[in-house]
Amino acid sequence: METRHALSEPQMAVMRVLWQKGEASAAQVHEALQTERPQAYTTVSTTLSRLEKRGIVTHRGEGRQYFYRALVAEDEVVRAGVKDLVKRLFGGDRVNLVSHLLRSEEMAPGDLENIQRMIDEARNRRES
Amino acid sequence: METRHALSEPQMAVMRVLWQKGEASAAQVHEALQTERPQAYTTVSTTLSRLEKRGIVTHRGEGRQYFYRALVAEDEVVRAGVKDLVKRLFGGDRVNLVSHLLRSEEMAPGDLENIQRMIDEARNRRES
DNA sequence: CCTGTAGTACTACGGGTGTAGTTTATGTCA
DNA sequence: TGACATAAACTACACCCGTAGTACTACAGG
Repeated sequence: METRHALSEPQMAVMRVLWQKGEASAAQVHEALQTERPQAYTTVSTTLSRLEKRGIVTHRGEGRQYFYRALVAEDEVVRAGVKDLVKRLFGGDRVNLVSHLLRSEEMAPGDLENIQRMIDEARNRRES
Repeated sequence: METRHALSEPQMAVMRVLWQKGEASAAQVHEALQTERPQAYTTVSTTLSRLEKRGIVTHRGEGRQYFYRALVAEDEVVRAGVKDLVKRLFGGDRVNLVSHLLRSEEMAPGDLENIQRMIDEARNRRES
């Protein structure tokens, strides 16, 4: 019943702009992406149309311009993405993912301490 | 220069069989998937061919049968998948992902304790 | 030897994606 | 008012995916 929220990286790039700006024309999105992701204007425009067709964004026409706005919260997309990954790669168990992350070599020194702090906070939250 | 290791769920299902069995014919993979994922035999076969084209699996012909074998380790695929997700959704910072996981409501009671244990182990590993 | 069977290869179709050129409508400035 | 700039819509194309039917090939059993 829920919308499919799995977005590709190019789509995410567009969404990030919308989330950050709140509302933006295709031209503004295009502009904002030029450094990180040089694309033709029409490409951005197409991406926005497709996202709209999927119900992820909507637009409001002001004069001749369209102003796009995200219909789903960033957090929602993130949740959906993580859920999908956990399902695909970790048998649906989030703890397995955490385990993988902790085991990976790519944890910078200090990360463990940060994580420790987060755990303490999570526990506190739970107790209250 | 590295192969694109992002696999969809149907593809992962096939790979899981190969990783588990080490080597398997298309028929065996098909057989193994019937309960969890009813598909036509030819579908499995097509999936295997495509995975082979991408260099993820290879086969060895024995008599008339093909025996497929994974060319990439499960761990490699998992790593690639997580890396991709972290890049797409968490600005490339793994700690952000952990933070998200700890913050999410979907942590069952007891999970925090398990994670705590893993952190302790990770710290011990680091010290040795 | 012939035929059924099993297994792979080939073909296909609908849908999504990345990417972008071309067309059309419209507002603006000289 | 007429040319130009701008923005959206339309069209296009190559590629991947899920899914599966059909065709071909070879082996085994009668």
